[in-house]
Formats: sequence, structure tokens, C-alpha cells
Amino acid sequence: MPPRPPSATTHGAPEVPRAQYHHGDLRHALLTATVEILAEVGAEAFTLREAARRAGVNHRAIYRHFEDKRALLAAVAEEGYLALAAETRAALAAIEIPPGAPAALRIERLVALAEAYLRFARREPARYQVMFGPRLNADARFPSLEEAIAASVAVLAGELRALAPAATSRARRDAGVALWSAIHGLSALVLAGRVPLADRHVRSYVAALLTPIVEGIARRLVPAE
Amino acid sequence: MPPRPPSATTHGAPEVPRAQYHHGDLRHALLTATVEILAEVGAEAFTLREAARRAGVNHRAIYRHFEDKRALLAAVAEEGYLALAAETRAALAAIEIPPGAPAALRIERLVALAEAYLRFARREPARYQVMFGPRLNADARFPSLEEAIAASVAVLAGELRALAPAATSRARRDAGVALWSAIHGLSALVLAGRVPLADRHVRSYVAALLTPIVEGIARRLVPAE
DNA sequence: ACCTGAACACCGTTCAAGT
DNA sequence: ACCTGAACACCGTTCAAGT
Repeated sequence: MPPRPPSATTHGAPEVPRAQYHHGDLRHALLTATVEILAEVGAEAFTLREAARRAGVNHRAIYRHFEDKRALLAAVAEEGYLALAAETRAALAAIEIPPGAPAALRIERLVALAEAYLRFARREPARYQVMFGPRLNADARFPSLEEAIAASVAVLAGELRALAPAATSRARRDAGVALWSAIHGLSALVLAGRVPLADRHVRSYVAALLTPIVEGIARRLVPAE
Repeated sequence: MPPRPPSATTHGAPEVPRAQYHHGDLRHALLTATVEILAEVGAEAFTLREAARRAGVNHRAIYRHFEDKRALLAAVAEEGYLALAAETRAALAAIEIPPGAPAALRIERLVALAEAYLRFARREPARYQVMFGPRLNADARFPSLEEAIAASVAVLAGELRALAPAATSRARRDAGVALWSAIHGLSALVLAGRVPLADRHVRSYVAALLTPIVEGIARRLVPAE
């Protein structure tokens, strides 16, 4: 994308209240460029300067919007967690099994959630790597990143609450960690290439692998049934 | 560590057949330095030049032993998989439950394997990150790395074979992937700081989280019992 | 055989301006 | 307010020597 001539924004009346050298939203453009680059070359090879090049600005311009490289990647991870939360929520909403169904049926909802999770990871492997790879938030910078993580965890936690309303919160928390472990672990192994998996087999594979796990967990959580 | 004076190796009779500028085994020294640096600053911040500095050589000397940075990291990952295989194997060997025990008892062996796995990941988080983070072997360089991975997978596969000798290899492979997913996923979440876990609680936590999962998988694998 | 020195193209980040 | 230019210290890697 060639740089605009500077006269382009100044001819005629000044309709834009705040002068903008760049195209409206550099922050957004940088995030888009970053996700693009991550998808092409992976998280290790990503550079700030390349992101600036794609956005059509000097590399120094980035620091106007992000404190440093980590802050940019944290913003990408944050968007990722919000997208993951939205997609798993949508997958649950699209399911025919009602909230009041018996446990045996509700297990299907957990498998559907896992399938949506794995599909997200496969669709955006580099972003997923940024979300789970480096400890971006080790020193508790980026509280909004923490909130986005909590939002994606909440989808699973909500489903477990509906499945086992009588269980202790401790038992539900353990079940949540166990399920998240299994789902994240499977996603990571698939992304690392350790488990070959064609796109049209995702549904059946997730069902075959996770159903025993979900049943094992649910059996502890809902002993009455 | 200051550089040795060159006369130190040449005084008296030439007892060492092959002349060595450096201390015997630069390759080994570089691997040790790399693991040290990884533990200190993490995988992203690791640099070849720092590894050379710690080994006391010019950074160009590395290329005598490793083709490039990826090759050095692949060697570190390879050592890691071999160590992981050895430690999980040792954990199984130290268990009182004999190989011929019924399935219900043999499940304990799988939990012990998982505990050893998680302990390894916690003891060497940066190395574990290198083992599972970047796709070092995406283009099938480093066949010996692939062998080391296979060796660590074989420990779990062997245990599943003993647990369910009559199951189809397909069923056992699926069970292996499911278990590995759960164990790796839990390790990754713990390392990422998403699941706080004190060292003295590792055993009970692994047991609480993975026993339902292992039982769920085993129930499918050994339906008779 | 094994290691070094100088050089290249690149990186993230800081400082001091420009409009 | 927002962006740029020049500079700094550093990186992985190549080339051409040194012993």
C-alpha cells in the first residue's frame, strides 16, 4: 500500500475534527497486520518493524499505541481470548439440547464446546500460540488480558455449573481444570503436528477422544445419576 | 570463567591425541549453557551469542557444532525428550503394582506416570517450552529429535498395551492421545500460571484431576472388567 | 580440525525533533 | 496529538582468515 499524498486529507473543508496522519485507526491496522504476520511466519519470527511496514507507517509510530512489543502481542492475545469465548458460546447456543436436560445429554454440550475450541486453535494457530506460549502477563501487566482469559474460562465454568449445580465449587473447579487441560492439550498436540487430523474429522475425533474423559469427569461430578 | 592461557594444554608431552582449543567438549558445554540461559530468561530471550559467551568462546565457534540456532534448540529438545522418557520410565519402575495387576490397580501406574511428567515440566519449564513451543521439526530436519519424541511416547504406549492387551491398536492409540493431551494440557496450564500449584500438592492434584480422566478412558479400553 | 575477526542486514528501543 | 529520522546496542549469519 503506497503512502497517501499529504494533500489528500487537507483539500476542502476540514471535515475530520482530529487531524490524522494515518488511516483512521492505526491501532486497529497494527493489530490486523500483526495477526497476518503471525499467521505467515509464526510467533518467533514476528517483528514490530514488519508490522509497521504493513500498516504503512514508520516503526516508531507503534509506540504511540503500544508501550512495547509485549503490549502489542498482549493485545492480540486478548482479542484471541475474546474471540474464543464468543465462538464457544455460539457453539453452545446452536445446540438443540436444552439447559435442563439430564447429565448424559449435557455431556454432548461439553463435547461441542471442545470442538469449537479446537476449531478456533486450528484456524488461528499462530494466535493460539501467542495466547498460550510466552508468559506475556507474568508480571500482571495487562489486566484487560486477564479479564479476557476469565471470559473464555467462564464459558466452560458456566456449563459445568449447569451440569452439576449441587457439586461443591471446589469439585467444579477441579473438573474445569481437568477439562480445560484435555481440550488445550489436544489442541496443542494437533498444532504441534504430533496428532495428524484432517479438517473433516475434527468432530468425530473430538467426540472419540473427549467423550470418555468428559464422562469420567461427569461421573465424579454428578454421582447420583 | 576466564579463558585458559594457551600454554596450559601444550606443556609437557602431548597426552591428548587431538588438539583442542577449548575444554574437551564444546558441544556439551554449549548445550549446558543453553539450558542454563533458557531457565534464566526463557526461550524467547535466548541468544546464540550469550550461549557462546558462557561457554567462553567466540560466537562463531557454535557453527562448528550446530548448523544454526534451530539446530541447537532441537538438540536441547531432544535431550529433554530423552530425559522425560527416562524419568517416566523410572517412576513406573519404582511402583509396587506389578505388571499383571488388574486394570483398577494399573490405573495407579498411569497416574504415577503423569505425576513424573508434570514434575519434569515444572523442574525445567523453559526446556519444556522449547520441546513443545516452536515447531522446530516442521520440515523434518532432525530425525534424531523425532526418535527422542517417539521414545517418550513409547513409555505411555507400553503402559496402555499392558493395561489393555486385547484392545485394538486404534483404540489404544486414541487412548494414548487422550491421556497425553490431558497430561500435557495440565502441564502447560500449570507452566502458564493459569493453575497455581505448590510443589507438595503435585501428587494429590494430579491424582484428583487425572484419575477421573484415566478411569473414563480405561473403562472404554477394558470394558470387560 | 577448530576457533576468531570483521562485516552485513536486521532487530527493539531511546532521544530529539517535525507538523 | 501523532508521526518521523537518526542513533544505539544487539542479534543471527556469511566470508575470509588464523593456528
